[in-house]
Amino acid sequence: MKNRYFFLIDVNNCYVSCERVFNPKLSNRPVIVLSNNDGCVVARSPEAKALKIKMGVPIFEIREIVEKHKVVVLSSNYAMYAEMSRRFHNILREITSESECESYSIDESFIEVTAYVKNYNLTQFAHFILQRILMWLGLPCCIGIGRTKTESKIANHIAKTNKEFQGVCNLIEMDKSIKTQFYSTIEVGEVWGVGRKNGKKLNDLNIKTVLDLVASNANEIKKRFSVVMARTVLELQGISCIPIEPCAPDKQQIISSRSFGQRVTNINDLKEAIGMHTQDAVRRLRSGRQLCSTITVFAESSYFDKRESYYSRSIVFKLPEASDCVTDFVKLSTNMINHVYKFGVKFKKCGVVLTQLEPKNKHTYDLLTDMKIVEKKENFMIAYEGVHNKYGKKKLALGTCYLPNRNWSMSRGNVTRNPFCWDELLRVN
DNA sequence: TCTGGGGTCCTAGGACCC
DNA sequence: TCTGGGGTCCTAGGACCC
Repeated sequence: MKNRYFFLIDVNNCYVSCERVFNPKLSNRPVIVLSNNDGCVVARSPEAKALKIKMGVPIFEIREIVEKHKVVVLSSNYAMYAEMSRRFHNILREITSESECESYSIDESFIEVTAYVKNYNLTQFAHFILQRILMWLGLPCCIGIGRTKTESKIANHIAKTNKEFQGVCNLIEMDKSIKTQFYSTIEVGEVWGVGRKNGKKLNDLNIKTVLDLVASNANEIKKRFSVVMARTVLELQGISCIPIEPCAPDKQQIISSRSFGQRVTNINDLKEAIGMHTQDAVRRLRSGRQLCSTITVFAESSYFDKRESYYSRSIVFKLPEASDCVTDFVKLSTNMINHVYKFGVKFKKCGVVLTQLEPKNKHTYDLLTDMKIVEKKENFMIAYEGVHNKYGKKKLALGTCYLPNRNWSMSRGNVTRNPFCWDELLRVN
């Protein structure tokens, strides 16, 4: 089997590094960036990490540290980070090629460098990339080099946590005894794809370090965990199972949700928020040239508030045929929220989820506009007329609705249990 | 008092059909 | 009405990632 080689390149402390590009005074100082509504810490400079500020902690828990050490606290600026990210990925694609490059996240990219091995020294090549990103964009990065994506992730972790590597760790050329040394000190939970829960479960099986995991049997792991974990083991053993995906695959769901700065109790405020989320979600749907046929609307109270009981409801609506019409979705979702709302609940968060997405076909019509209920029996069967299929032909379609308490369902035209106020939900015209 | 947002994949189990 | 297996579709929930 042909050997394959991968880079994982990522921006160090991405959001803080982006902020530092535009405000050099932030250099060499402890800096943190907060999530929406300035709730949690989502990025930390090395100086802030040294103060033991953990990822994801709520800001109010670290007030003392912030004041004592004069930590610079910034609200997040996602528009700016997204633009920096775009440039970061563009530079990488210019240096290599479209087909070898996978933009994995806002600050990470996998590159398959198998074709470069003949003519390049991979470590030198990696240093060249780091220098270019730093010079052209001002962002400091690290690169891990391995035979698989998972191995390059581990290599990147080593590069980040050991300064002597100067940003590049090449596990392929590393002396075996040194590699063993590193692997024996890295906890299994650090491995890409393992996570906290499974890390603990592995510990119970006496698999505590990366070294233990590499030595484990993939088949055994598959039995006890899943195919995902088995793949991770194989990848660590140098067998590449996860390919580079140069083109981002079509989305399977689109979520737009946000916490409220203050609790919301009024239905109209909730409607306004849901309307905004729906517009945002459908805009993203259209930009991906997709259609959606199922929309979920949800709202909940604060999970952390011990004084009130936690309230969370959602409602799903299946459209007779996929659509990307903003106004129809907004009408639908602001109607649906009526059934999620409960008087007296202090809502903390709400949002919409679009699922059952499909690529947009130019022959598909906007459907909801001429939808009409043609049948509404006591047994709750319902149909719509005026619905066109993608070839432009008229057909009769069935609508489906589920209520969150699950005492209502309809499938293939058979409706069971509990009546429900259709007029309220379906008043889309 | 104050606790992010947006994704993916896998599995188990129920409903339903033949 | 009972018996039963195989298959599909759907959903909820849990794990993971950034």
